[in-house]
Amino acid sequence: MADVAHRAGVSVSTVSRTLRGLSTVSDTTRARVESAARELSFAITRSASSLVTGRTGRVAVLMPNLASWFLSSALSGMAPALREAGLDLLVYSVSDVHERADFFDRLPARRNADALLVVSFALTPAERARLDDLGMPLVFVSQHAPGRPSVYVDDEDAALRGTRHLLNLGHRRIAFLQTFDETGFAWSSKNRLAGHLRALADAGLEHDPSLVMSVPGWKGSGMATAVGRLMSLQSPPTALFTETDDLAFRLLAALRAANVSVPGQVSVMGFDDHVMAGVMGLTTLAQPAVELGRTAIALTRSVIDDSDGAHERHIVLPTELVPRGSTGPPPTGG
Amino acid sequence: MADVAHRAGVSVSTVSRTLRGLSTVSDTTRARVESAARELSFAITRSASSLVTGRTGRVAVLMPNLASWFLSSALSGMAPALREAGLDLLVYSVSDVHERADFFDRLPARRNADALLVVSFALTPAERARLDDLGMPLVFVSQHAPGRPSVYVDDEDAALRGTRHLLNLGHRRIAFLQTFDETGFAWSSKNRLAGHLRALADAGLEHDPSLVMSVPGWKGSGMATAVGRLMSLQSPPTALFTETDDLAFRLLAALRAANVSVPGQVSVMGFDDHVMAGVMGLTTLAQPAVELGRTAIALTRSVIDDSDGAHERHIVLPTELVPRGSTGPPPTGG
DNA sequence: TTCTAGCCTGCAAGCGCTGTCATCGAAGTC
DNA sequence: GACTTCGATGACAGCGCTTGCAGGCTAGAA
Repeated sequence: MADVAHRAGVSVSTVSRTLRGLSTVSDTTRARVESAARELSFAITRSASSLVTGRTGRVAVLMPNLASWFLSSALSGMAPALREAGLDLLVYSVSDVHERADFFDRLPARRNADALLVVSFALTPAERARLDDLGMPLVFVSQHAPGRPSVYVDDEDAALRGTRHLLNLGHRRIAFLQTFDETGFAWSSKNRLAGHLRALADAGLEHDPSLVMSVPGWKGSGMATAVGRLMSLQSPPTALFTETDDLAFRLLAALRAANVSVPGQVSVMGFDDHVMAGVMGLTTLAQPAVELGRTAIALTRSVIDDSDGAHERHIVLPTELVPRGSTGPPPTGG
Repeated sequence: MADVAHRAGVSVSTVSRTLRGLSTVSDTTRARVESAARELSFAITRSASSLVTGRTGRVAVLMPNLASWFLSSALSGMAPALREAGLDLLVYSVSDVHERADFFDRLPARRNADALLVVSFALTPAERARLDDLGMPLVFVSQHAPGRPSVYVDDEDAALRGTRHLLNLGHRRIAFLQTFDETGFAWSSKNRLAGHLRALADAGLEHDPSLVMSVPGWKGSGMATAVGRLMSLQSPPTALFTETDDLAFRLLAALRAANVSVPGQVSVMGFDDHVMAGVMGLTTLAQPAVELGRTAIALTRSVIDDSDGAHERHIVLPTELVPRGSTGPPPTGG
């Protein structure tokens, strides 16, 4: 910056004021400074300004992984919104217990970002307390945190509508498949299952625990086993509702392998509206992941700027049932 | 830090030395400082240390988007490696021309990270020159940059082996589908197509341009059109090689819709080994995306530490042909 | 002309760390 | 016992910016 000042024949203060767009700089000086800065390809050292202002110009995001459809879509929504705000994006992906302990122990985000977005992260009470220690604004994304700024969808209501759709098609035996939560990171399945069960209860159907099934991760034949178990029940389901589209894709593959026709013999409904859902013709509940990311950033900005009430604002985004080919009426006589 | 020093009854210098793990601190002092730091939940202000050391403890990643399988997998590989190195991850997703111009104009990464990883980003010469201006180490990921540290797979060789596999199965009419490059961001398709063509040439087959087809993006019926065009050729292909698995998934859907059996009537081969490829039973060329990310970080670390020769090291990771159910011999008499 | 009110601009004091140098005491040497 | 050596610690000067304050300059008012 001193170089720029020298080249423009002004003081560093003036360069600083110019570059930050303060209005107390005359047009001629501004022009000189700007061209000097351009000629020298000057870029400000944020560390130095942060030190003075206490602001980092960075937003940190904490998520349980980076490779899932939902999370990468949410990030995609955040990126342009952040750029527009002139903020940089710092990503903390914390997957295993070890990393997790490390993160909450060292709190690396502290004083290293202006806000922390906690995305789809089921926090323990201790972890939550630790984050409160951070001394930086927290925004919860894809999860509801009482009294805290949050952006999310109403999973329970969405699942309720999904199951209702199946009920309306005439299904009475509806199974619910969820992922087996190995890591303790899952969070939404509870709400989705709750919505499903509520729809059944509303319809006067009794809850049959043998129709709720947990399926282990990607590897292995967990899905085939689950399908086998369901299809060999005394009274097998005519519809299968999965907690996520990912699960539904695997389910569709397993059903195809088992020569069970969809939606002829069973209907399948997912949750997410993953890009592949269209390709696979999967009926699903669309949750606006990109929009969620974008909105989260908007909320974060107002939290940082300390706008009125932003600190406890809750934004609930809508979900949509997207009917495709994987659902239909149950087989007659079924 | 002053607080910690006061509480531990030592000077800030000693706190600094302790927290950085320098060995010139006695065990008793170290213990006192560490517990004081813990009690106060102290976390260092990186801005301040950066200002002194000139190191930010951050690595920036430039990528064309965040939501593709490959890029999010690569990020997944980077995250743990970075954490281990105590580095933070700064993500710049630059998708449209406007963002792109902005990024290269303002060079926000400059002095804001210790290195920049350029991932799958087809740079214009001007952009490349601009990055050279950065004054920070560059590492190219999933692309080869002459004379620069790069980590990538040999797309051409992989595609060559893919096509060779189809040839070995007996196919002679093999089509190649690539995405239509709307944005100018694509880069690998050229190499993959080159490998495909080379395999054909090696087998003494003449190149038939009508078998190379560009398919527009996700929206619309581009894929159905492409399939229609190929299948109505005088002599239609018996095998279809797609530039990416994503494309292959859409292709499989289109073929199913068109009642073309796979691999009975046509074989389909993808490229990537996307998570869904297993589910879909797609034969594909696996590229180790996660490993690519991890390796890129390892290389970045040695570039930052200025290890011998790191600045021009090239690491080529292997690809694997993964045979699954979507490929088989051509229909007899075909 | 002299005075006052603005407008710009420069000066200088930090922001919270790191790293050099000086200091101090204890242990080792002869 | 006097001297050296060395390990452990503290003092202090910045790193590159921002920002309150002071000062110089111009212009309109008296």
